[in-house]
Amino acid sequence: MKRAGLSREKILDAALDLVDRDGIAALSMRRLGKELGVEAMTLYYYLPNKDAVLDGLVDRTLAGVAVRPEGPWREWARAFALSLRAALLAHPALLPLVATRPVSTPGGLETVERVARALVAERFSPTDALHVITTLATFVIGQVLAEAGRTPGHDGPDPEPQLDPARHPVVGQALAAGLGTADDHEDRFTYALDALLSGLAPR
Amino acid sequence: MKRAGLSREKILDAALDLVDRDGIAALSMRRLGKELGVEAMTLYYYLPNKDAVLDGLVDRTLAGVAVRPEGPWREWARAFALSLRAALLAHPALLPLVATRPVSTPGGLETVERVARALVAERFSPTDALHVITTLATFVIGQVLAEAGRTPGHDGPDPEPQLDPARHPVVGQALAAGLGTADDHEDRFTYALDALLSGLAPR
DNA sequence: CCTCGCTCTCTTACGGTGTAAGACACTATC
DNA sequence: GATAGTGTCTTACACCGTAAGAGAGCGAGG
Repeated sequence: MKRAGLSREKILDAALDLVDRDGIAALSMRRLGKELGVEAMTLYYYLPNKDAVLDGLVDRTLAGVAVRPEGPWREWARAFALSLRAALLAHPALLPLVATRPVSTPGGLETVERVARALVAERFSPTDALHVITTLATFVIGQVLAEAGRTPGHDGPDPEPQLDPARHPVVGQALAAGLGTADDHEDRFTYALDALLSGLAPR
Repeated sequence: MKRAGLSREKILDAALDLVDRDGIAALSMRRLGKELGVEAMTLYYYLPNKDAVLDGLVDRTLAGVAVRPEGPWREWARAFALSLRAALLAHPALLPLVATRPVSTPGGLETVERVARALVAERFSPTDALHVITTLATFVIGQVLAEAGRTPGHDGPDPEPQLDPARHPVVGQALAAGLGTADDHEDRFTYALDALLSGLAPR
């Protein structure tokens, strides 16, 4: 019974590997333990429960988002949104988690706080700042969810399995035209992002 | 062994009740069966598997969204977004499902197709129309997710459990100021929605 | 009336899940 | 070498989704 030299960080590393490789559904405590050469219950010495693993993964993702509030706020907010998008696209299997769990972990809160501070410096009220962040973040998450769900390398089955072109001609036509390359996605993303940003302002 | 007089619809009714009452996590086939006075396996006569139950719930939600494409497109698109928001708020427990599952069920597709057709009539290309719909839908879902997660009547624990006001002053200040009434939420929603809509146009 | 066949429901079973409780082994310190 | 953590494993429980098949109930045809 040699010691495995585990740590919270190593466990999260392995969890992220596992999720990237086989998807979220494959992440179970037993499977994660096996990945680390350890029984499932051992993990509970480092983490209180499975939710803590998931929170840890989300937190890492959010903590890695760049926040550089210099210059006109719309410009760095745009960069922030792009950075968030990149962070999410790096581990698309985590998207359902990020989309669903409210931000309450240290890394996520830290990122939020930094953006909020900078927005308040731009004459947003704290409440409005939070709302702008929520709007931006959910916008980005939604876009990436849609993009990652319809991009090559997707887990599930074809995007629209039971699509009858007679009944849904426009949708069928759009899908038949293809959904575009990664560049197309980024292009559409920035287009909609700018649309949104240009309409937001301190009130 | 009396017959229970079940049907797909009745099962989905009960599932929706259950989810509204006890949250998504409480929805299991056994529990749903018990709710209907029936063993779990009986449900498999009407639905192929649990995913079909979830899809059915999402489909109902999406099918009930009003699409009335008359007048200037930004106006009816705005109404569509508001209708979607209302449909989502009616069953907030379904949000994680709606946010996560790609639209592939008949009711959802029907709604998408109707909006897409109307947008194409406004000189959007089919691809762009789909993108506008995606953008609108994910925007609404994201907003409602944020709103429902921070509104009284929420399942989980307090929104920001481990918030240290010294470390996160702005976030703390905003939360201390309160998140507002339902009207405040709708106000912020329409504000951001208009910001987004005013920036979108056929290209 | 019976009986056939279809529709519906239940029973049993399998392999998976998260995790509580506690026993045990290893290791660093005295 | 004995002791006291620290780390790991074993066992167990209650749950999950669902495959396979047995069996009940019921309407139709004889």
